[in-house]
Amino acid sequence: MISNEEEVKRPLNFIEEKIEADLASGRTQTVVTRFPPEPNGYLHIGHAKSIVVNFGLAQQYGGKTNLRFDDTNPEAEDQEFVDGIMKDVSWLGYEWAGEPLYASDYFQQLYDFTVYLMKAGKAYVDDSTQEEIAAQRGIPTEPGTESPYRNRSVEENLDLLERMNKGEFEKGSKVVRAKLDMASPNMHMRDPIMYRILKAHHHRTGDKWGIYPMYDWAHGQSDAIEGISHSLCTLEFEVHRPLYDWYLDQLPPFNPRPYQTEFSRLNLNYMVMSKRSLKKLVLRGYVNGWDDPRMPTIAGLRRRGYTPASIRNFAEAVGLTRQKSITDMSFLEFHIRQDLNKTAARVMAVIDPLKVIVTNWPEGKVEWLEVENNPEDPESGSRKIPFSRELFIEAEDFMEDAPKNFFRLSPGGEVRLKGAYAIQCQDFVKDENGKVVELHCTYDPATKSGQDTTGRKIKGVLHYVSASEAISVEARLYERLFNVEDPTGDTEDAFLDNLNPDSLHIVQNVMAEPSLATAQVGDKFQFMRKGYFCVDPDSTPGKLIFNRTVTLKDSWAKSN
RNA sequence: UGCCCGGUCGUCUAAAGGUAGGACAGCUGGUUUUGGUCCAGUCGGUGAGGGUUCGAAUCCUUCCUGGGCAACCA
Repeated sequence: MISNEEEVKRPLNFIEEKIEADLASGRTQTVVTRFPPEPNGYLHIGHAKSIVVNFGLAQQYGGKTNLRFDDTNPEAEDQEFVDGIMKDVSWLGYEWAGEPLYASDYFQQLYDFTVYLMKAGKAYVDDSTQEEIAAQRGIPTEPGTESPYRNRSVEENLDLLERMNKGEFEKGSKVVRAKLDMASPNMHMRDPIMYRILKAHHHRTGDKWGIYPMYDWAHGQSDAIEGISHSLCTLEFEVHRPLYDWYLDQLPPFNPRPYQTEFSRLNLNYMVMSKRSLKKLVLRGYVNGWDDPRMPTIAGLRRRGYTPASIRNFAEAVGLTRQKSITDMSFLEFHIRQDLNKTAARVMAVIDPLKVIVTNWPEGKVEWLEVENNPEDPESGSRKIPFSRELFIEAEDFMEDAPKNFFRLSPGGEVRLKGAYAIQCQDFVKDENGKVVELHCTYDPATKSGQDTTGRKIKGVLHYVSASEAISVEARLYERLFNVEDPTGDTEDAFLDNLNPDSLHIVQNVMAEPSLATAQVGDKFQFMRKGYFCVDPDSTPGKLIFNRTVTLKDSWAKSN
């Protein structure tokens, strides 16, 4: 069903193979997947992979995908996150089937199933304390022991269940457990907890429920109720699979019967990805919120200037396997450059301005030169930029004592100003600290861009702005948030020691060409020779703020 | 040291007993009015041993090694 003829043939990944086998065998008629976030935080690039996998696979096989909030823990969850998650999924370009769904929609069915299991003698109410239950569970290398409450009568269990739900008992005083096998080598099978008493207010069901289901009890049954054909999750749920199957085995059959398949989660080097860690960065103020452009959250990437297509392409290119992996940040950067190279308009902005006086250019004269907007996109047209006697170039583009392979400006040297004329440096002025503060150059009228009659080959091409027309903007330059490949350490907070103290540089008085004055929040540009930038929402009518999404590849900088 | 899963270029990922290939990163060079893009080339890998086979990344076996599991979190 990969119907696009132009699509290059790609070998199937292991989940596609399963799906095709299931379709062929009749195990399932249509592919129904789900994306099941817990609304207790913001989505990150790792979730983006899961979104692309779930929505992408369903799309590919003509099926559908549910968005289901796994809202079984009211103590951690909040409507704010529900809204944020829906925004992010939509922004990535996916449409879920029908309305958003919630595990809490199934609380009644789950409760009825529990009654069913209790009547079958497969679930019981346990009065043990949290500590006692932990002790009963034993350790992985040794079997556990059975709870003294394990063999309560069906009647007593049903009565207690009802009263737990009514709120008659204190939080933590009782739980509902499945009656499985305390000697199982799989810890998750040692009479897992199905329900706990929680007095918290639920963001959707309010105070209706006194007990809340645990993940294992809620998840598989929610899948089954929704008719999910393929329940895809990450590797850490692998040991839960026997329990997922066991619950389904105890209940009347579902058709289709969902089954769980695990794949490896996405990790990036120089980044942390756990929700806990990200939350800590936000709460303790190491970054400026969930949408800080240094964050790997969808919201952060969006604000940074990443496009939905670049994230989708990245997620697809990373692939789908069961091997633990840490993907190179440069792979993500490759995909945003690839997208923006084709779509972002080129403009000129000087981040660290150095004044240039064109001594043989008439005082007060301004010439408007036509330059193309994007050489990669013939449809993008052109615009006019001003040239005058006083210009700014990038300070790093001038060197007093330049090595032979420095193609830029140096005393006596000549460069082309992009889209304008060639200039030659005649003289330069230093301040009292020895810093070069002004260049005196002459231009050659015969070298006008597009009409150069000199036949001279000029290697260096610089970006520039005309001083009188330039607008002053702010640029926020981002470096990696962490300065080691794997920031996670041995302790919970160890990653904080690996924070890069220079991950954000705010630069004022960046001199930008006047066409930028009308830029809107979210607009994306290539600042020629400097990188891709987008307009930050912090911008005000009087002051534009640009986030650097990613630098251009720079083989000169690299070799120095 | 119980159970489960995994080990292919630096990274990610193909090869379903038959030439170990691609992408990213790196390095060379060419084109270029962005030291960008584009193009060409190049470097570089099956964790180890044994076995089966005409032939093994793939099957068997021993070992080595990485990860997950002992929340009333998901």
